[in-house]
Amino acid sequence: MKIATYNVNSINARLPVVLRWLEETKPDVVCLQELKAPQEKFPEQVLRSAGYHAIWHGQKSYNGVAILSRSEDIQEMGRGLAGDPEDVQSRLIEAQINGVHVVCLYLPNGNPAPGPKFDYKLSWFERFKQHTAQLLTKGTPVVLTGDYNVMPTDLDVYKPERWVNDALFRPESREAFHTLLAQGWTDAIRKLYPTETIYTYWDYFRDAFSRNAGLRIDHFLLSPDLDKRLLAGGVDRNVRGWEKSSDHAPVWIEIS
DNA sequence: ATGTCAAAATCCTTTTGA
Repeated sequence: MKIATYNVNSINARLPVVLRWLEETKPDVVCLQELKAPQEKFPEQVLRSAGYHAIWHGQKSYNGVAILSRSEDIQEMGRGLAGDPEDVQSRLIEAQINGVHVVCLYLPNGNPAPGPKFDYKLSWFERFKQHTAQLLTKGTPVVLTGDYNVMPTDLDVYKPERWVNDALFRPESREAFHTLLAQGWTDAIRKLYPTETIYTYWDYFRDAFSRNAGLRIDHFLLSPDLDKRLLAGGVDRNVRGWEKSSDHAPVWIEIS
């Protein structure tokens, strides 16, 4: 089973790129973030023609998440993050697919920090951890994947010293990520490539991609039983070089 | 401060978010 995550930065602006990537790499399950489309503007029919069943949680202008599945055995397990009735942002959707519980998330960016947006990021993280702790108690295989907007360590940033005051790399953000891992999750890509420089995002600015000035912020976290089934993983970095690309590249894992 | 995208209102140019 091949599971991928891709922050598309607008599903409709990215549709040709997404369709080509699906055709070339044929993932079984895809988690998408930053749809930037209201619920009714999601291209359900086009993706269905490409072979994917979809569930999605849209929002006007910003955010928005979706899960695609080649198998029709996809059952939605919820949308939105509990713990704050005021929070109406579409940043989480989850499904059970062929026995695997798939959580698709788009964690808040949090800039500028400090400030209310950074506070929202940290409180979202805390609410998310409450949810993931619950999921671990159920004993089913779980994958938490998406855009975490956090670089976990220095190895995940092209120039760590330049990012220490950024919401994606501040100590509070890294601490939140590491306490999440400490619940019992495995960072699948880092486990497969313990010492390699792996990036999943390159800024549109200043030729970041050609300079390889990247960040690793899109992650797969696996529950212990799913960790044992991890076979392979990687980043489709060539997609970042395509015309009209997102600023993120797709990331994928394969489990038995 | 800069630079590049995308969406939407301010509506063919500017503002906001990333």
